Amino acid sequence: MAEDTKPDRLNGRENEEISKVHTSKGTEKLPVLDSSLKPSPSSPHMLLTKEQTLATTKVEMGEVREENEKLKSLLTRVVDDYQSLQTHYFEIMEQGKGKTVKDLNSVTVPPTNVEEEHELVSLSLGSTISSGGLNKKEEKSCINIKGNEEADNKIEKECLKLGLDCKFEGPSNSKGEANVVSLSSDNSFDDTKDEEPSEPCPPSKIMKNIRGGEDDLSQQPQVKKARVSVRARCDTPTMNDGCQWRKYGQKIAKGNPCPRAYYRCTVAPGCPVRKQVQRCADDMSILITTYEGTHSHLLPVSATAMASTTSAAASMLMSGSTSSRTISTPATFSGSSASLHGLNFGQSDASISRPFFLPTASVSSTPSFPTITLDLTTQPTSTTPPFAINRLATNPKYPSTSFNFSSPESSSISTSWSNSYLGYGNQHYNKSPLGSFSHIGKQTQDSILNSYIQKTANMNAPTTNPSSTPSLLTDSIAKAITSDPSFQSALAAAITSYVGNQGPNQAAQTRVDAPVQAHRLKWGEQLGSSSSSSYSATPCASSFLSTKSNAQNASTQIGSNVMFSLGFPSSKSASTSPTEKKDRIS
DNA sequence: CGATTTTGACCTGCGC
DNA sequence: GCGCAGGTCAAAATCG
Repeated sequence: MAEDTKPDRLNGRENEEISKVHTSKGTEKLPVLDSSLKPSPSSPHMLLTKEQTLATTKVEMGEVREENEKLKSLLTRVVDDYQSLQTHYFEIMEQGKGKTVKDLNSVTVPPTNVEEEHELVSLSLGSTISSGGLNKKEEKSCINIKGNEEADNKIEKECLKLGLDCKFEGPSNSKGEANVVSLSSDNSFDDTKDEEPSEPCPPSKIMKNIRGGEDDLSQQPQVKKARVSVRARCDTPTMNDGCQWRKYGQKIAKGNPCPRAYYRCTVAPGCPVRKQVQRCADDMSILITTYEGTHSHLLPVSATAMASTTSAAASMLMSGSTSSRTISTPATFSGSSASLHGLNFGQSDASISRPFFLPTASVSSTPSFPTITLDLTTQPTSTTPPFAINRLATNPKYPSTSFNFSSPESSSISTSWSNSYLGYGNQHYNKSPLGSFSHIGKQTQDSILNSYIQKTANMNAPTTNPSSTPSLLTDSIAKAITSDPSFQSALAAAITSYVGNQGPNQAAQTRVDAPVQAHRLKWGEQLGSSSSSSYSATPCASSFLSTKSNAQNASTQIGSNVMFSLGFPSSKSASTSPTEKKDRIS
């Protein structure tokens, strides 16, 4: 019901966006032209009026053309700026290793460019850019991330990643105007089945649309279809991610004796977010939760952490393209005190903001949707060496990306997603596909990212020994991340988004107010502690990543407890008082 | 009594 | 076109 209305809403938004691209003149006058050209046989003066209107029409058309030309040139400029900026960005990333954060910040984001980007480029989870039309081969080239500068450059040129969702029509594109830049604020309403039934490959479709001049929010489907799958050990039927869900179906999926449950977000009536929960056939203790869609409402504070995490992952998936790669990054999630060793799944109460750790890794994929998998299980990494970037044999159309954060040693993950889950859900998400990303201060994001890069620059190569020190783990993660720009941006976005989301109101509710969090964003903090005592201010992910410059010892990665603390406040916080939290944080 | 879960039927997409 | 599998619907059952 509510879902039925989505397409309409999307179309409406689409029209809005298109009208933005065109000048108001053009869009406003076109309808007039249409009406004037309508034959009206009944009128004896038809010929005369028709001539008149045609004359005026010509004039108007000329104006429209002019406008379009202007827009084209403007777009071209913007695209150039963007590309140069991105090139610069990657250069800095490469060179930045060893430089100071300050330097990075100063160089990275020229304010003016940022402004321009802000205006003309939309941020969204679904990001694919075709500058002139990429074919599938080209797409593949985007996917193949070689982890070197060359690859990065290639990526920036061809894919324009970094989570910026832009649809560009290359300047050379002959078809007019509309196809220029899609300022889609797409969101994640799921629905786009109707809109693009035949196009399995989002990027292709986008390109197709661009070329054809049909700016039809092809992004929608991407965002919509993007999924984030979380694998984690959990004894309870579902993991508590801070949202309210209602089960609407259950099905036995082929190849798995365990039924798959379908849940719908009930926090808000029309929320399109859904999740699938299924136990792993191989290991019944592993719960696979797949999230799809973006919340169309404010999320409970307790649900923002997971949201940020998953949105970041999704962002990476989409922006990074469809690259199917495996990033094995050992880490663990530290749980709170008494909470089980594992995730707080199933607890109805999002209690505390626990830092979460990233455990080992495994690869998973989904058949028909671009899926990113966050593997929080304890599977052995033997099959997927840390940082191995592989092209997985996944669905050709929607390669899935797996982030393996599992630690072989950790028998269970101590994470509490309870504080949040698909955090797409803050209101701004409604308007922006990127959800958290959209509202993130770019500078903040960049600075965090830069800091991270900076910090990680010193890290040594990861090692294979699983039992090790936090720093090693961090190194591994850092390396993995540094090798993937899109992930960097996604992660940074997730971190910053959280900070950004902490409006005055929310901040008050959270254990750590935004400003404090921001200040606490210290690199290299809180690593190495797997215990419940390790809490950090929100943006700790960055610290987690950056940590440890002690990487000097890098010899192992797995098993160390690295804090990836999002530090989200819980709405109910049954077990931890705000002060406690603050104390912990501090 | 309202909310949630269960469960069989139905719809849709995809491969053969 | 047919069958399969995934996903959704909605009435009935259950729960709090």
